[in-house]
Amino acid sequence: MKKLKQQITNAVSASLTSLSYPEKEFSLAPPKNPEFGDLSTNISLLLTQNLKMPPLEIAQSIAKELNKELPHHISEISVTLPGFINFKVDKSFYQSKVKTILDEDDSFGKSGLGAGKTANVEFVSANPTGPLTVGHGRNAVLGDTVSSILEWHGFDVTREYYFNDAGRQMRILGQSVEARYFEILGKEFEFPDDGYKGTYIKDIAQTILDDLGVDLSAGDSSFKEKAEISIFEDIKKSLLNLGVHFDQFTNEKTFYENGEIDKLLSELRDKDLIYDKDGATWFRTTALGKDQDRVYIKSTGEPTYRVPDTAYHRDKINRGFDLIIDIFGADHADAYPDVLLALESLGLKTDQIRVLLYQFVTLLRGGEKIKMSTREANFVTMDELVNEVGIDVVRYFFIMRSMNTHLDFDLELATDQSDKNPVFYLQYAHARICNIIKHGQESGLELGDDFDSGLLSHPEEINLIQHMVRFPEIMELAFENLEPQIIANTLQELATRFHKFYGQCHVITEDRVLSNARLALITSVKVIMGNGLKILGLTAPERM
RNA sequence: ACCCUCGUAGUUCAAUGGAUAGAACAAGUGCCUCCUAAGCAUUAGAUGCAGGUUCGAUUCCUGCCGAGGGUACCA
Repeated sequence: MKKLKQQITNAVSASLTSLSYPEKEFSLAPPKNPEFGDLSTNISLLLTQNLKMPPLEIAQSIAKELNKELPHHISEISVTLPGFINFKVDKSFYQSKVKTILDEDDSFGKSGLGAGKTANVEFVSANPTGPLTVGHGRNAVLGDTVSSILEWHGFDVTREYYFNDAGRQMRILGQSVEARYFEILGKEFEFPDDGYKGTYIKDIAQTILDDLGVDLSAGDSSFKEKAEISIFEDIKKSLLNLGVHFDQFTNEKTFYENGEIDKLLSELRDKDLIYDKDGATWFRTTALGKDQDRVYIKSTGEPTYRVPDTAYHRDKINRGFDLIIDIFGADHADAYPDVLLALESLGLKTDQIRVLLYQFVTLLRGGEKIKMSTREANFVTMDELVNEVGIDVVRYFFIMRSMNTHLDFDLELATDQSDKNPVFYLQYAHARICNIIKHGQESGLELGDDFDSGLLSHPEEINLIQHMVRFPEIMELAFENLEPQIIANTLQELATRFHKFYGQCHVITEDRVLSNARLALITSVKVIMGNGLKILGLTAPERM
């Protein structure tokens, strides 16, 4: 399809030249209404200003020129109001594509854009202060799917989880566990004001009691350490439950221990980008075009998150990745530009870094907003959700929405409607195909190498193939935009066209030659649907 | 107050600056002697408000209204 479009583009350009019209970038895309043809260009609408002519007239002159020698696979050129030039692609072009898809199989639509390249995707990166919640779910599913998209295009991807077990949050976590420990023992305890109130804290305290006995004293480091280990195990388990695995966990502590943070600070100081004021150390962001300076080291001596974050990103750059992706929640929108600024001021190139911001999920229960807070223990865990509605429903729910939409997640609706989740629509198409193939086998029909694709001329058959040939371009688009949702949309459309085909055309019939051709067709649909579902981390069931 | 993101059908969401704004759920109506009715067909229903750019705006720009996030020596 890409080649065909290139040919048409060239042909249009050539006719512009012979008509002495100016060169201009123009679009060539399938029109919304298929009656107009398979591809349309807006070139004449764009030229109307330069030429001071009505667009329709321009279109007609170009079409006349193109008609002198029709581009390959083009059977008809028409002009419609207000001045689109439409191309009708020959059926045989589409018919021949079934074989292409079957031949390329798992590779159909792979661009190779990332061949020989490496990518790092950092996501989730939640500190181990509590269970993985629905809030983290969007991050996890997005990051995992973006990683899969990169892998599809040939990248060698490292899925990475960055965490910090040394900061304030973790200190309070330890204090919370300690308080519960003494509470269980009936001793005096003081629960921190901003402590973690979840019941999992009590569970951890109980475990510590069981394992280490009753003699721990206040301030024992076991409280925090045990809590961290236990919670991290839970998080990892929840991630696996969601179908997400990580290749690497990186601890913020590393950059204190290996001296990278000191190095970073002294380099910035040498460039006069750091100064001391009010007992704190400041990063001179105003010198780099921002409207206020930022604290780098608090008066307590503790660096703010920006410092290790910058060291961490320098580390990722030094590891030589061709592409570095961060999946952040909207609350980071203001923070990451400072990290990039610091890196750039150190002379590092940051073009390969792409930050994907996703908007928060608003949790609702029966229309009522739930304010999520790990500390206040107002959260719904991913495990609860996955156990209730299943991994495919959860993943698809997050994938089918654009990451910059503020989405509402009503728990009641989610569970009530989980059996109506559109993910089943895709999976059902896949299962239906598998069933037809099985049915064919039972009646002695097996897809061979030679089938007559010329028999695939029913409108629904052509309609189906017309959509399939766009798959490679759509996968490229998903890569450029790093939006999994694009894939969800295209599979949705593929399933629709398949179901319509199914309603109109019987595959296994008395007519063996036709059956064979249709078997080839649906197998090619299965290839694309299967690949698409796999990229999205969804199962492709053989029966439902 | 300022910055970022968003505002589309009753609800949850789609729509490379293009032609008649698409789905799903909810509401109404049809279709299983036929490869799975988790499907198909069909009715009704929407671009927050006001301007601007453009041949053409849901999309780009300005203002207003509304939601979420940020403007922390929290991450």
